[in-house]
Amino acid sequence: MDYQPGEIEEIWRKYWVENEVYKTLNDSSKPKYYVLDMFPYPSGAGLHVGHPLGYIASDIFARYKRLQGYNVLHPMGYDAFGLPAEQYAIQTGVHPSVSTNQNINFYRKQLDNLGFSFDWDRTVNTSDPKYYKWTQAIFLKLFGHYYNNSTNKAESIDDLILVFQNEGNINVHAANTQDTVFSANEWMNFSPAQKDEILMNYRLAYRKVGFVNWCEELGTVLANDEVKDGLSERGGYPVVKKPMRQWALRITAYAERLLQGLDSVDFSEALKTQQRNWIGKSEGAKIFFKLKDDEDVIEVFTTRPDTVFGVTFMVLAPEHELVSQITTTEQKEDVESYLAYSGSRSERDRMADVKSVTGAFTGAYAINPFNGESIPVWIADYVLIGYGTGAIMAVPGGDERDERFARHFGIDIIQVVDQSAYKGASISDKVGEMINSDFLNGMVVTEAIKMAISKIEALKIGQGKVNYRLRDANFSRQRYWGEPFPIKYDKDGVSFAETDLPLELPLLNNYKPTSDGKAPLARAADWCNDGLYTREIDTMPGFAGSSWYFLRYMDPHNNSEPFSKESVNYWKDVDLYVGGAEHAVGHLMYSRFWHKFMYDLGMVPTREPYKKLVNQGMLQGVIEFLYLLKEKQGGKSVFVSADELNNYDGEEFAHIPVHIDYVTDYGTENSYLNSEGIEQFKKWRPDYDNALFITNKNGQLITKSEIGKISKRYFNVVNPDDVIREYGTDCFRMYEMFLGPLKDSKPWDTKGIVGVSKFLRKFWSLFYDQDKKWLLTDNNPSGEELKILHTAIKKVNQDIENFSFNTCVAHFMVATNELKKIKCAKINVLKPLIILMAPFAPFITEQLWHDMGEMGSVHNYSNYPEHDEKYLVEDTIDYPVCINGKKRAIATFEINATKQVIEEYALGLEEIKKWIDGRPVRKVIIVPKRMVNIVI
RNA sequence: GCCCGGAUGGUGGAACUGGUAGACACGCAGGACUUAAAAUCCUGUUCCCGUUGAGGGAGUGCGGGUUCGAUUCCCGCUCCGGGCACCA
Repeated sequence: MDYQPGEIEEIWRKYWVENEVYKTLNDSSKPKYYVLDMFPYPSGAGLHVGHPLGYIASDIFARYKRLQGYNVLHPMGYDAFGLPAEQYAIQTGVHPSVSTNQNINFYRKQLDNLGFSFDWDRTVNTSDPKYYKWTQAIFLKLFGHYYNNSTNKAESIDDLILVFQNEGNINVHAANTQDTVFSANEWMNFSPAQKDEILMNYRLAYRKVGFVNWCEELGTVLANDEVKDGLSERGGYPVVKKPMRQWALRITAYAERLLQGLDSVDFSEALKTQQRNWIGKSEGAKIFFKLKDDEDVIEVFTTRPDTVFGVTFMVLAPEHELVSQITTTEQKEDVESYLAYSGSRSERDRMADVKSVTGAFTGAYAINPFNGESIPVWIADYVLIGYGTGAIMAVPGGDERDERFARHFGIDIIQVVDQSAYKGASISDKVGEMINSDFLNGMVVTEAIKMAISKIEALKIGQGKVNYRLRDANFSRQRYWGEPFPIKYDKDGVSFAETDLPLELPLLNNYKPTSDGKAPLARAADWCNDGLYTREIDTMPGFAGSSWYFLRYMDPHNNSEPFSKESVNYWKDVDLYVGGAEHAVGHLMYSRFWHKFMYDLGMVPTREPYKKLVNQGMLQGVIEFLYLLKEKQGGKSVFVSADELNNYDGEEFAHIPVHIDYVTDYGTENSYLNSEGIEQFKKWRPDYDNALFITNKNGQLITKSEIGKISKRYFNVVNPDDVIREYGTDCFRMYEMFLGPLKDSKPWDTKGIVGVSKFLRKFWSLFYDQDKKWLLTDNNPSGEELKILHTAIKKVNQDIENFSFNTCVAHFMVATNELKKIKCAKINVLKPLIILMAPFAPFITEQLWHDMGEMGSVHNYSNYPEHDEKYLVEDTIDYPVCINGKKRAIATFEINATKQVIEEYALGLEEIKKWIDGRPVRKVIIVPKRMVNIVI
């Protein structure tokens, strides 16, 4: 007997292509279901075993939904703009589109190997001008709209201009960057450049000078979520704050809707919390503090306006615009040296040391509007220019950081909240009773906050305000390999939309920034300047193309619009989105924002793009290290077996990663290099050709195993193609699912795969006997067989609905073992189910199962078997009987089906009573499970 | 520091809304087949005591609690993983 997955799978692959089995149509009477994967960036390294994890899960679900009679959209594409292709181009001169296309072809080959049911006819590539034409078009829509806070939606900037012409901006309630009031008359007299500047304050895609994350090494600006610990996420280079003129998207206009929308979607609570924190809504008030010797006022935001009587100083961020203006001559030196100090501190330094207290006194005083007290104004970098107003009223009696600051610099501290009645409460808990606070005295905090705000508003010194931590998204990159902005400027710098789309990237032969620090596109001189206009030379960031790609799949070949109304009205939104949790605040926020914008424009019918999101965990790898003595001995490198290290007390060792192929029993405690492995290692690393290897008494060089990333630099990459060659696609897919719960991170370990391989062979042997004779018959299945089938249907159903694919595999194994036990040879009852997990498993057979009759129906996806409770009949079930909590005996009852269990218990009660031997029964508790409880 | 998760055999992991803990698989041990090995198949496998056969006791990170009954619920810890981090 012989199960040859390779042959079988090849036949099916061909069949799928020739018959366009997975082609999905937009017009169907069936209900729609949209299963989406996060599309990959096609890197040069190809796929490793970790990548397909989520794709396999979503593929199972897509197949499941097809069998249930849905018209399923299940596409795949490529997020193809990005830094690696550009860096590769800088190194090799190969144009990014060339290397990207090579990588895409390689990815496609690998993906095809995995048996997915993608409709490849719908694939997208974000770097294809046919695609980014529409990314640019949507950008222009953002550019051409502003956010009207009165109607709570995006509206045309042309309408806003009309308002300006008629009445200025006095009545305009719009999301904007800067408040400057002007009249209709003033508007009419502004120059085109001034108008352009003002409109930029309102546009949803706009230009502004702001502090950005500048990475010198990469020569570009990075988004906040591309910076980790003050270093660039890609490459790990230092990132500094730098003022630059940049494009940005006004995502803050949608902050409240992005927050509210979370209540209507099915994401994990953890992920929703992450997004909520990122949006960071806080309610409070803005208050204006007059300065003692200056016309200007300091605007602060606080969540605790009730503590205003406890303000003993104010702090401005070092970058605050008033700093130089208000600093007195005596304090000038202090302030300037502090500015020099804080300016020299990188983001990273500041984060590394949050404990140390630094700051400088400006010499200026502000006036507390509530009690007229003079309060000193300081600067310190614990106040951030990017949050709130970049200035705070400091209440050392309440806020921990303010208190540290006050103690350090000897500033007064006034207690204003009495929390003695609330044990363990912190000031942020907003509990306690107001003291030392004039008219607020005796109030509880929540009440005092309300009272303070109404007083502030009555005095016209501020107002209640909701503040968000969310920042506008920086949308400029000084790179080549991204979407060019369809924007041009006239000689006065007035911006115009470029409507002839796509605006294609010009060809370059050098992709580096210019010597004077301009973005690479500046090298295409003709492209940048046509005599009348100059072009924008920044390009869009990676999240541009990925913010709407799922909509393009609905109508991928449309040349006149990004997607047709009919297609989006049919497919509507993504029912299931599967991908990694690392995109929790980046891609997911941006695409939700774009979607809401498009909803405002009537382009899409739903408020949210993704109904349900499932995060798959990371597949980790095993990293194997050798111990290398840091100091050579006698001019030779020395490797020491892990169990011989105690002979080298006081010596220091380096950890040298070794290719896992050379290691015996890799991933276990006792993994080691044998003599052959050592030879392979030497051949692989000729620099260690004459090294000494101190092995243990068994001649083994024990290695150190760690769980970590799968990565080329740890030499632990396992290519799915290799696994598939050995075990087949079905086996690979099932094993990946069998490894553990989808959302958990877990290490890849090839060893266990033989269990799944055995299962598939066993399953195969339900079709054939030892002489490879066909066993399947058309006879009706027996009751016993039907019971196994319907139990399996029930379990598998539940498993898939719960995304519990590891138990799903287990339940297939149970069913197969049972069928094997009863030597079921009449019909392969698992046939319709198994293709969910193992799409090739219906196995090629005698005349293709009567010339595709049987198999055809399976692949037409129209017959998911309903589970039928009546086949699960039990003859008798033994129930333990519990008396006063002590298990006493087994009573046997006949039951029919789960729903009737309780009645059956009732019937059996007389039996129990008899059995209890005449003792009075006080209470009988019937649990519709397994136990009968009797209290005497 | 704050916010989320999590802890079950030698290993990965099951256990529905509280109801026979350890499904399924790996590994290991023994056996069958074989001249032999590999492959395959069968049996056993939570731990401890006992063992011819039984049988008994303990047990889901630790300490308490609720309950006839707790891996599951509550309180207090320990450890591990992930995310955020001077957010006023």
